[in-house]
Amino acid sequence: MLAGMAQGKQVERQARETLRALGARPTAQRVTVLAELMGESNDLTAQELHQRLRRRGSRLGLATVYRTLGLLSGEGAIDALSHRPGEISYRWCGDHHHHHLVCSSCQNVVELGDCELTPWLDRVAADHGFVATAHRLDVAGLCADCRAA
Amino acid sequence: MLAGMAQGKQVERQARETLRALGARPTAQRVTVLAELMGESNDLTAQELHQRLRRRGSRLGLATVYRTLGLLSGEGAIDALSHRPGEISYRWCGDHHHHHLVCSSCQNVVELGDCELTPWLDRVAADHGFVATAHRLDVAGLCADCRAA
DNA sequence: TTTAGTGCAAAAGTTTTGCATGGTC
DNA sequence: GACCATGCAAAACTTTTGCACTAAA
Repeated sequence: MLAGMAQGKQVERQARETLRALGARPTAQRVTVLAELMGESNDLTAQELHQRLRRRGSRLGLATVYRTLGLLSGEGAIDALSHRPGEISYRWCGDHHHHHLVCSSCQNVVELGDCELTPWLDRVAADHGFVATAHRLDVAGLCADCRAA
Repeated sequence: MLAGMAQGKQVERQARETLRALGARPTAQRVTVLAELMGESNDLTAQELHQRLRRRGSRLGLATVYRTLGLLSGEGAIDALSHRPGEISYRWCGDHHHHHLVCSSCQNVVELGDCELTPWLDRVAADHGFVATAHRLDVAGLCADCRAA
């Protein structure tokens, strides 16, 4: 409990620093949104973030959540995922390149380590006259818990 | 021109057969939608398909396009892509497993051949207690034409 | 003729935008 | 004080649904 609160403060500090590094004002609302993403292992939509923070007593508006997420993903500070049809979800990610393993049943996300795709990709892209600049690999599966149930 | 028309007829026949194979009635609207996707190398949204077919004189309704695309993708006859944020686009694909290489500039799509990812994936998923059931790899890049410009 | 599919319009949902107000530098 | 960010409400979009009507089996 105490550890959780201390961790929350530290995450807020990290969020503030990240915002400042982007040249954006670290307002209370922005810090709240980014800190929430930093403390969440799954990806969240703007709607989910808004509801969650509102329930927790925050007075922030939905438009602000959208604007903040747009700002952060535009600067590359968070990833915009689109594995949910018709909506956009966001996830905080460190600086390293990685991929996600999503459970089809419980939607939990596991982050995979650095990938070994790049050499293969570069070769295949070149075969088609392309230069590969980015890639996204999403793997769906069933986690151990859901397979048991 | 003549070749194009003959090809169009053939695609319509193929669309009709595909629909029948799914146990769905091959109505004029469904055939039109599926044939359009079969003749298009890029992916299209429901809105784009609707506009395009309307301009061509078809009287089909937007809801029908959505229902047809839902049917086809639900049965696995077409792929639902989500590389455009906030909207769903669809693409006809053969039966084989493959991946897409999308040009960031002109949005053209190249289809990559069978992939060599599966062994790597199975191992990595198992490391996290998962069984990998499906994966999607989308590669963004720049095609030769756009790089020149 | 029985069933499935369509069109239209309304509804539901997500995201964006305009503008007056409030907080930061 | 100047400027940026916020909240609210309205607007713009995409997608879904209800229902009377039409076409296919």
